[in-house]
Amino acid sequence: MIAGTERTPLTRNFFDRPVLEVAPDLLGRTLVRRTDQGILELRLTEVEAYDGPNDPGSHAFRGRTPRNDVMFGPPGHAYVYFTYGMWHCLNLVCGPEGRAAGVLLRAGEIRVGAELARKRRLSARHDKELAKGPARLATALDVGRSLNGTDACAGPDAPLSVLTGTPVLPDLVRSGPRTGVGGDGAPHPWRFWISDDPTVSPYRAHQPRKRRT
DNA sequence: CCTATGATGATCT
DNA sequence: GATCATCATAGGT
Repeated sequence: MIAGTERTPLTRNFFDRPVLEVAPDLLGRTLVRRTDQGILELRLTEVEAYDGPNDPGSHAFRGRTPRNDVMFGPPGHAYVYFTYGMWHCLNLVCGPEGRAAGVLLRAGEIRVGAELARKRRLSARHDKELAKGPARLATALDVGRSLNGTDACAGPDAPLSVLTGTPVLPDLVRSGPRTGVGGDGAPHPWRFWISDDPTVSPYRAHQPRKRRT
């Protein structure tokens, strides 16, 4: 790596690769979130890959809709969706454009701005839980639908970016089935995390919901 | 530590 | 009407 580039945002060509290459390459890197309140930085420890219309687990599996439109656009943009009536989740679109692949950012360690994150995550009993799970990560970083479509490669002042930093050593990357994904998408070992990291979320298998009256 | 369950609403069929 | 890339809480071990 060229000296002095560690805090340079990743550029679009980083994301314009197959999602299964990009996802593990994000582990250990720093996600930067700039808000009116201040700056937060998070070291990514857990991600999941979703491979567009080829992937039964992907929101894009049944084609382009208003919700998943951003996934079909250029790589390096944020895809933020609202789920379970309460939560947001943050993804980064991967290439090539039109494939609708993306990486769900599932967990990380807050390294800068923990005081801001604690205010948004009042139920967290330890700092390790501030961003332990995709909706917790989005809440801690104040990521909502207003950031859907944001370009995360827009430069050092963008509301979202990922620094080049140094990815975690490949020996420390683990992979396994994706959390909460069932059906034909379940077997893919497309969840990636850093071995033994205390901020990684617990695995939960897909549970078919019971009928409600 | 663990498992079970309710909350809450956008999205798609 | 069913599903959902989830979380907080309650209560058992």
